Amino acid sequence: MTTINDVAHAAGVSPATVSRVLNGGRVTAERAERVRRAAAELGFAPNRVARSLRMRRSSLVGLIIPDIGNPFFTALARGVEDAAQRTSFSVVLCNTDGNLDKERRYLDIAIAERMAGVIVAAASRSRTDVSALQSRGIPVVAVDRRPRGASVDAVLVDDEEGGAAATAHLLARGYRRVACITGPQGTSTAEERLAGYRRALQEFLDDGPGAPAGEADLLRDYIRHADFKVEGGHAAMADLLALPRRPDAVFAANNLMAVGVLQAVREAGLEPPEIGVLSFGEVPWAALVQPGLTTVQVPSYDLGRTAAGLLLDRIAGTEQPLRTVVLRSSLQIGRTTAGPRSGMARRMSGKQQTPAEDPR
Amino acid sequence: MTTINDVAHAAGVSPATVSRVLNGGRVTAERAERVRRAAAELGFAPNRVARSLRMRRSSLVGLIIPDIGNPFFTALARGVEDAAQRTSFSVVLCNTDGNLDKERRYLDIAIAERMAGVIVAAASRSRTDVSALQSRGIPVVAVDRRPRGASVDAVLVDDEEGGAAATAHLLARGYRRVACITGPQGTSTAEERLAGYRRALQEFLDDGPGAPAGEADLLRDYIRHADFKVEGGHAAMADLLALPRRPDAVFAANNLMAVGVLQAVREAGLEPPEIGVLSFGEVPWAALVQPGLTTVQVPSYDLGRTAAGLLLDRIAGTEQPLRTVVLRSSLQIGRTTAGPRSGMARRMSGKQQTPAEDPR
DNA sequence: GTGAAAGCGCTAACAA
DNA sequence: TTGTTAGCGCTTTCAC
Repeated sequence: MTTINDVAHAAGVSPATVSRVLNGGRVTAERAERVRRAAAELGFAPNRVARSLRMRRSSLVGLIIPDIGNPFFTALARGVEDAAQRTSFSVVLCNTDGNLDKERRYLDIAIAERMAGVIVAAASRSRTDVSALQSRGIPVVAVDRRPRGASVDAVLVDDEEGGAAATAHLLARGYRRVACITGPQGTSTAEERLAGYRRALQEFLDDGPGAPAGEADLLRDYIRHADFKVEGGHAAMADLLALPRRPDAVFAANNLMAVGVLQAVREAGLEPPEIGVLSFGEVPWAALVQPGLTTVQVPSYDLGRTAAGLLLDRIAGTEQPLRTVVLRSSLQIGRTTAGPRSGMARRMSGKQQTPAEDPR
Repeated sequence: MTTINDVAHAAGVSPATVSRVLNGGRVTAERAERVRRAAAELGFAPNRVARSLRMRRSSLVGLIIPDIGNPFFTALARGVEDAAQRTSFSVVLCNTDGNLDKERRYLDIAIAERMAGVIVAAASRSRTDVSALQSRGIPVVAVDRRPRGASVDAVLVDDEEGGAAATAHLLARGYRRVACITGPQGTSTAEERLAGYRRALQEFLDDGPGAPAGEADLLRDYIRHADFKVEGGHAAMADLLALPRRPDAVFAANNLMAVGVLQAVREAGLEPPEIGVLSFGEVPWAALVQPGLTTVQVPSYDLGRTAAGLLLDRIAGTEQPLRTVVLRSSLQIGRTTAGPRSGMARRMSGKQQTPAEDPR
């Protein structure tokens, strides 16, 4: 394996000069050229391991995500990738499957490999611990989910707002028994989307034209916690549909659960918008699955790009106060939330229950 | 940052002894215990970079795949992960988007980082070049796709067999104008699945009950090359459906293109099995998209697990001849290929054209 | 079984 | 601008 010394020897210069040529130090054009030629002839490939040891930091950046099968995270990963592409850092992608042990293992590796920084979508809000990285001076940026208490830069989505907008939309379209299937307790996204749902319901009850007595209590029965996966969404929806007074609309707090919901809805012989269905986050191949699915659009790619930007800033060492960037979601209205009576009957009698509304 | 020397000092032993404790050398129990306690107290985390430099090889294994958005490859990645999990090696996942430049960049990084080995699903059969790795002694295993001419271990699927079985199945079910949408020219999977398609058609024409004149030529017009993506499959299918004599069945040579095909079929107002649709590789959430999609099942997870196994063998240095492992696919028959006249009419008149058949 | 010492390949401080 | 030198933190002879 040829080293920088071999190249130096071949070019008749010192190793330091070769290093300078490689890393943009000041070297006279003539010598630089000689070095480059020698390097090319010898097929020299700099040893990044040695470089990392010397610099006490590698040129690897870790990206830790909970579900590589979720298109949301793959889009996010692409965003990180593309941002890193223009730098000398390389991204290594780590999938935890939402498993805290796997996550811990990857965080340990990040330390052991002296990675330059880590972007993490935490498996758990309270139990993901990045303090070991921080105490060793490895910059950490949280994406999508914010670990509780950790003082890290973060790039988040306006989950609560998005959840509220989604729920308000369903209510505005005339649905009255609106259910919410949210994610596991202890993830910030699940909690905040649910909080948005609750807030929108409350506001509706407060402002609205006097709801029937007991309605508020009833609504509480329409909340389910699932696992952010297709199967969980399916089970939760089947459960909801088995209720004596089943919901007439559902807000699925992530994309995969929305797929499960649609599945359950179809199995029950129902067809949106007879029952309202709304997803938080784009559903892959949604057009085929369910044309016109109403969706809270989440800027997953930008989430990744922005997180990478913050991380690279930190790695560069720019002294900065802690930053939290919140990216805005936007409601894309489709046909699956047209209203409970928006079928044939509605089309014949004209619009009756779609009040003007602000799609945020 | 605490080092092995700090630990040695605290435990009153030499750095060499600490290293032995960490890596399973022979040390008396008493001293080993002292070392371990000191390490824990100091929060010592071994520096893998230094270790890699000294060992002239890192404990990272690269996995290079062309499409992180394709569930086939994410399943494969999980297989690799799980196999590596039980060793001291960590997997770094690299997504090339089928782009040769990106792929080259990742291969360069694998060299520069002195990775212990690389598993690669090549972006191109002829233009992906892993010789630089090999000449530097980095073991390479090809998975799913075999780079042409490269002498590497490989784990493949019986693509040609699978393609033939798929096509034979369609013919056996009574479809006569069977189209094939395959992948980009220059990927082994696309070429071999197409070859299987051709072989099955030929065998049918040879053995079968004399096809109408010109049939063989006609069939040639039913082949399309697309990009292994949803959009490509959609466009190709739309194109086929616009033919004056359009196909009555289609074999999509990968899962994502099958999604696009189903989309185009639906847009054309058709409904399988009126038109036969068959996918090579599982379609994500297929149950929802199209219940009962006939599929050539590909053992993606096992592909990854097996590839990791071969790679780890090589890394261990076991002297071995070059190995190619071919995993078998299996046809899972669903409703989308029940036969061109298998709708209402058929159900009433009893089975007419489903000869006995071997689902491999 | 244990320690001293050398060295993996690079970068950076310093001196020239 | 250039070369000399030291050292990043570990593993591994080799001698004891």
